[in-house]
Amino acid sequence: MEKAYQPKEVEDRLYHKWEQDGSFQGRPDGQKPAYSIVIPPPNVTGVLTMGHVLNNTIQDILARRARQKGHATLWLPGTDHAGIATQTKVEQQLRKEGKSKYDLGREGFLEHAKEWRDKHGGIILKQLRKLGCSCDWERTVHTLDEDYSHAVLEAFVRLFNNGYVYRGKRMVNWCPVSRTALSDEEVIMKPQNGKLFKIRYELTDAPGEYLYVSTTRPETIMGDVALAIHPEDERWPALKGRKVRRPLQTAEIPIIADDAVEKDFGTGMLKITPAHDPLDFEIGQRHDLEIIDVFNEDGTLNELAGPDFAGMDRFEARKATVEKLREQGDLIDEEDHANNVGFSERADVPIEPRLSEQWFLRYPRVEEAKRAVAEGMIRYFPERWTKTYLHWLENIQDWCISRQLWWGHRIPVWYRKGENRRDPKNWHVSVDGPADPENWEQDEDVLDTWASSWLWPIATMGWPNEEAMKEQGLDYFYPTSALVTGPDIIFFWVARMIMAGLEFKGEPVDPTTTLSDEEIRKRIPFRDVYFTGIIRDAKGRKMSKSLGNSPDPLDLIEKYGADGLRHGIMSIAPKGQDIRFSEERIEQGRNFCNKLWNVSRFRQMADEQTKESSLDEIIKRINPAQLNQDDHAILLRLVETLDEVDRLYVEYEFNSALQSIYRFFWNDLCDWYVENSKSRMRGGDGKSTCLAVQDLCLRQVLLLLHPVTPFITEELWKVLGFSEGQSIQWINPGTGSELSVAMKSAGIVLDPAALEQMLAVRELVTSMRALKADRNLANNSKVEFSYLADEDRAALLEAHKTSILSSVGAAGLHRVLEAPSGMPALVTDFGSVYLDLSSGIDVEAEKKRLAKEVAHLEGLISSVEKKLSNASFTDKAPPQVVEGARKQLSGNQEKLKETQAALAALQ
RNA sequence: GGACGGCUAGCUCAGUUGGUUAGAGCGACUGGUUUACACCCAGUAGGUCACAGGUUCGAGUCCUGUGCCGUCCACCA
Repeated sequence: MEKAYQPKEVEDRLYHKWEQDGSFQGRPDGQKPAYSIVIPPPNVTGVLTMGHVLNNTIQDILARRARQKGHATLWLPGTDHAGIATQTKVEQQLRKEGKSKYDLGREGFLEHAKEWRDKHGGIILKQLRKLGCSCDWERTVHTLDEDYSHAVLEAFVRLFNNGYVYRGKRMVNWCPVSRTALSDEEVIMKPQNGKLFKIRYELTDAPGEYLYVSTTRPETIMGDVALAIHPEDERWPALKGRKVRRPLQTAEIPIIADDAVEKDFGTGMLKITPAHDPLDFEIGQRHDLEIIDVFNEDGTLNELAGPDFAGMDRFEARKATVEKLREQGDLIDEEDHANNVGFSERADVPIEPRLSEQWFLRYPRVEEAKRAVAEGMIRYFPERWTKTYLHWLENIQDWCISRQLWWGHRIPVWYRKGENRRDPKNWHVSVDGPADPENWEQDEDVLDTWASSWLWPIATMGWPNEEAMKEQGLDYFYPTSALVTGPDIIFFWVARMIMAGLEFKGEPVDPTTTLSDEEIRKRIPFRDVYFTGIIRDAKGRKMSKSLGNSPDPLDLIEKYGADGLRHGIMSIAPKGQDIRFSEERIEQGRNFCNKLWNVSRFRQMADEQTKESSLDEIIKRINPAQLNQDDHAILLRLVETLDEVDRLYVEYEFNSALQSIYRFFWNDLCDWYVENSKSRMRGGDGKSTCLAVQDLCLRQVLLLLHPVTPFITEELWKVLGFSEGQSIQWINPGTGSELSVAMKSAGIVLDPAALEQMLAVRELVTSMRALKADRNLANNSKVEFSYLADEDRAALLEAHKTSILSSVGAAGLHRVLEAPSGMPALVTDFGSVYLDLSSGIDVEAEKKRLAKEVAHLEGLISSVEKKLSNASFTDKAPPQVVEGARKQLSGNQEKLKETQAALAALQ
């Protein structure tokens, strides 16, 4: 074995072997319970980020743990076509070549985009393999695959037939760069520092009299069709019905009253531009106002804006209109103004509210989706996200699902050529299209990407094809066991998947039918949802490409190994809390692997051969008669740890589980048990039992760790001879109680007192080491100690003497019956220990130290005494608490006595 | 404007239903290669648990309020 663990070779070799053995294959197996996870499909052309590392490590842990526990496990991978993101990239690249998508035409562009995807796509799936992800790669799905696309269209058609889908001219969020509509969820509100312009509008029946309006968007004035006031605003009693002159593209427009106007904002008067503001649009509807759209789809102004501004970009036009108004004397004032502006998530430019003809979806199964989560049929971890989820569902708005893009699932609606598209009589809606295609033309738009990925849990398993569903085990694996994702897509994806599952899984149901709880349980796409935190950099900023603060996970794997990275990231990922990334933690992950490697190496070096041995055989090698207190203690801790980790995994408390394993493995096993075993291994009867105990502990640690660090545990599993030809992937770590039963039947009954005794001995050893260290004595300098203790404790101490001497680095430990004079001392639960120094010590320093200790103990004692003399405490507190206080008091009183004695001995 | 989360050692965080003397890792400092590991071992220092009230025999933990940081939601031009 190498001196240090070398992950690279091991990882490549084992991953290859696992794949070859078909270890990751997820197939229905009637003999086993099912466990399934569908991956949140990353963008097909994306690369691995730290967020993916966290997310997928968790999924891998769940999948691997399920395999160990004997489930037929499916972790289904795949990618998303990422409509806008991908199309934007492809267009950018075309632009570099001096071309546009229109040069290629729709067919040509799609061809080109596919080539581009195939060339740059799928990198992330390779990277996931490097991370060790145990996905069933044979089942990889892409949202533009033929079968998947079919499912997407089928869903659309069904929703249409049930009246959930409608077409309408409505206000949408328009991205002038991508030139498409967006859903509300794709709009990011950002605070902006803009200007508020005060503009005057002249009353046409009273020349020279003006009304004043504040606006942030003077470039839309040409689209004004009215001025509005609040009906109860007493400042303007007689304005309604009169008219004003629009200062740009001059025209007469009416003054109306509408209670949507805020009296207290600005001048209390609002200009109404129905084409360019959602609120204005609503008011316009109420008052039957004209709609004048002065913008083109790319955000430039059109001819309706007038010759002065037509063709200008909207931001340029803002400046130009202000200038013009200033010239005309209509600009009264401008002041700084902070407001929120919606930005396009992808293109990062302000969106335009725009009136356009789009397809909308009224969400199906909203009430059932609420119930599913509110009543715990789907459980959220951490639970608090249920509130966010329910709040969104309670205020849910219809979903604009059409996108003016080419890259995606084309909407399966055809219009009769030459006829009015608005009239549903001229529509054909089906998956396969009309029988006489020559008379029809298909809708040009595609569906929102999320309107395909919301089907992910069912469409990746064959839906809606009966045969495929059977073959792929939809009914076997569905509902999936857990979903692991970020809370940032709770609306985009999680909520929508729940509604899609409720609507589509199982027999179709009428829109007016409400699903029963039983039916909901069958239809929900997952039982548990684990929301990860967001990975931030050391300064707490979100990791992003533009900031360049995100390390490349592949570099980290290169440096620390995949296991090191996985261990590191999991150890800092508390449930649902954001995560401060620090490379040091990854380093610790690597160090942990190295420690595991080295203690195994140490075990290998013991002359006793490790042969292939099962759990039963290891237990058989333990001779109950040879077990000492250390053996009892470590085995008790092992049993405890097995149970604790089992519970923590169930509760998705990964970092706590790791911490628990760490404590057992590093502090108890390596630092204490293995160190102590060194003296036993020099000879004596206990050696083979001691090695067997080591084997048992190591074996269980490997099993517990395997989901987190799959590579090194598989490697050591074989090296240490636990495998018997079988991969660690299929071995159940079992619980502590199960292990206890197995040991009991081999005659091993653990002494529950051993743990406490071990801790007491450790405390004594620590004190002895501290006595040495305080005087700068080297660890290995052989010094003499004396101790003062009662009969019981002395007996225990004598029993552990050999290991104490070797742990401390001492030559002797002698019992004395009274405090020896002139020696530095420490008082422990075990009694007092004195360091025998032939040379003189710094008596004053010792006195000071002991006096400080006396004062500390006196403080403790008086506070407990006070508590105990308080009748309401002794009456009301539970007996074990009172008993604990008494015990503490007597313990401390004894310690105080001994410390005082040690102090006196120095005088 | 509303909702949620965070505030515990220099740093990053544990602390389960209130209950002995609030913990870990890193960093700092001191010392160390005895049959694994310097990616290691031993030891030391370091905390008014954000603040103010309240409930209780007892509060880091429960309640009320305040402050700061963060996230999400919301049509104030």
